[in-house]
Amino acid sequence: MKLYNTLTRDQQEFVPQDGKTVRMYVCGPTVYDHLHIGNVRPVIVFDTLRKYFQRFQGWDVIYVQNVTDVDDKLINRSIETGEPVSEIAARYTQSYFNLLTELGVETPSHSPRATQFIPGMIDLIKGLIDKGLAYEADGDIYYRVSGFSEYGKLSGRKLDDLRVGARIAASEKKENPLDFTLWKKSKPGEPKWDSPWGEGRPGWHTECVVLSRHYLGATLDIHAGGNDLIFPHHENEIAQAEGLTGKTFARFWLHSGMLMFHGQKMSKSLGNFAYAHDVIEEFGTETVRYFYLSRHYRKPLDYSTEGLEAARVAITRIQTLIDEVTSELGASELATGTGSDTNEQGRGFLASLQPLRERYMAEMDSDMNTVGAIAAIQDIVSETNRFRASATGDARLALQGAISLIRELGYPLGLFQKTESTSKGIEDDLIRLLIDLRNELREKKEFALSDSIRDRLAKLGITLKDTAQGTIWT
RNA sequence: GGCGGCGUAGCCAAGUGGAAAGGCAAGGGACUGCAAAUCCCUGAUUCACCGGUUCGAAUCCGGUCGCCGCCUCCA
Repeated sequence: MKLYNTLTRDQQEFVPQDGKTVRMYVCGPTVYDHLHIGNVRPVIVFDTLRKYFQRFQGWDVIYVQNVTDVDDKLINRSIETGEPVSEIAARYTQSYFNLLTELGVETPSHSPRATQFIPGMIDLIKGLIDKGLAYEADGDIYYRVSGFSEYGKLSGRKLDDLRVGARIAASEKKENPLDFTLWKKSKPGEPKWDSPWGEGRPGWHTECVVLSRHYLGATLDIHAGGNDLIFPHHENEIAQAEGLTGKTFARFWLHSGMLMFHGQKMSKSLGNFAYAHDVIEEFGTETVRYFYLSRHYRKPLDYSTEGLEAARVAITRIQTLIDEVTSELGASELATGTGSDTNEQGRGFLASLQPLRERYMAEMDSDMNTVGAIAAIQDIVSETNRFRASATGDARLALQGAISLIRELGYPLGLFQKTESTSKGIEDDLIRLLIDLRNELREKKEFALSDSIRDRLAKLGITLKDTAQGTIWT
C-alpha cells in the first residue's frame, strides 16, 4: 500500500522492513489534563491504520505509544494546585486509558511512561556528548544543532532561515539559539533524578528516541503524530537518534491534520476546545470515529456539532440495515453467518459485492483514504437494500453474507462491530408475542388498538416495522 | 520573513492528466391500512480567479485573491 511520507513529501510504497511486522510508534499524550477532542484524531486515525495492517495486509504490528509523565506542564500544574506531579500524572494516565477503551482503540503493544526510562535517556545524552553533539552548560545539557548536517530535513527548514526568523528566546548558555535542551537542571521542589551532571530531568523528548529504540530497535517503520509535531519535536528526535546511531530513525513519518474550530486550530491555550470524553458521551464512539474518518486524515477538519450530527445520521442508515436484517434473520445466525446456505440468486448477489470490497481495499491502500473506503461501504449498503427489496425465500439468507462483509470492512474503522443482539431471551419472546397479537388485530382491521401497541412499545424504545417479510423490531 | 497546506453542488466530502465518487438536505414517484424502512427519478457543461502547456486539466506550470498550520508548549 502507499502512504504519504512527510520526510520525502510524496506517497511511497509501504512494506515493513522485515516484510511481516510493522514497528510503529505514535506520539502519546502529556498527562497533565484530560485529552480534548482534537487530541483524539491521531489516536483514531493511526488505530485504524494499525487494524488495517493487521486485518487486510496480514502484517503483525508492534504499536508503541508513550505516556509523558514529566514535563513543564505537569510541573506548572503541580505548582498551581500543590498536588504532586506523580499524582496528577497517575490520574490523567488513567483518564487516557479509559478514553482509549471508550474509543474502541486496540490496546497499544506497549505504553511506556517516560519516568520509567530515565537511565536510558541519560545514556542517550552521554552518547551524544561523546559524539560532540551535545554540551553541558551550568547543569543543563544542550543538543548542538550545528553538529548534525541533516538538521531540518523533515520539516524542510534550513538553519540559516531558522536563525533569521527565530522567535526563540536567546539563552546565554546556548552556543546557538536553535540548540535544544536535552537535560534540565532541576529547581527546588521539581521532580529530579541523579545524573553525571547533577540532579535534573529530561528535556526535549529524549523519551521518544529512547522508548522507541527499546521496544522497536534503531529503525522504526512508522513514526506518527499530529502535524504540529513536525517541527521542532520530530525534527529534534531525528537529530538525536540519527546523530547517535547514524541509522535511519524512521522510514515513514506520518502526520495527521489538525482539528479546527471555526477556522482555528483547536487548542487548550486558545480555549476553543471540548473534552474528548464529553463529546464521546454525547455522540457515542461510532459517531466520533465516523466523523474523523469521513475526512482524509492529513487534511484539516472542522469540528462542529452539525458535523457530528451528520455523521450520526450517516451511520444510522447502515446500522438500520444491520439491525433490520438481524431482526428478520435472527441474531444468532447473523453473528457468524456468511450466507452460505443461500441459493444461486443469493450467491450471485454476494459475488456482485466483491468488486466493492476490492474498491474498499484500493482506497485504503491509497494513503489510507478512509473517505473512499466509506463510500464503498455505502455502495454495498445501497446494493444490499436493493436486493433486500426484491429477494424472496432462501435468496434472503445472502443478507447475512452482506452484513458480514460490512462488518469486516468496518473493523479497521471501528464501525459496526457491535454483536450483542437487542434481544434477550424471554424479553424477545414477549415482544414476539405482542407482535403476533398485534398482527391478528391488524387482520381484523382493528387499527386503533394495533397502532396503540406499536406506539406504546415505541415509548419503551422498541420500534416495530411491518415489511413484506413480516413485522420486524429493533 | 522562512517552510507547508487548503479553496470541488445548499451543506459535508473523495478524486490530482482522459466521460465530476459517496453521504446529508430538497423536490417528484413507488411500496404501505397508517407509520417506519427501502427502492426509482431529479442535481456541478463545471472544480476560488486569470493566463499558459497539452489532442485532452479540477488535476501540470505561472500569477492573483481568500483562509489556515508550523517556526514558542501543542495531536
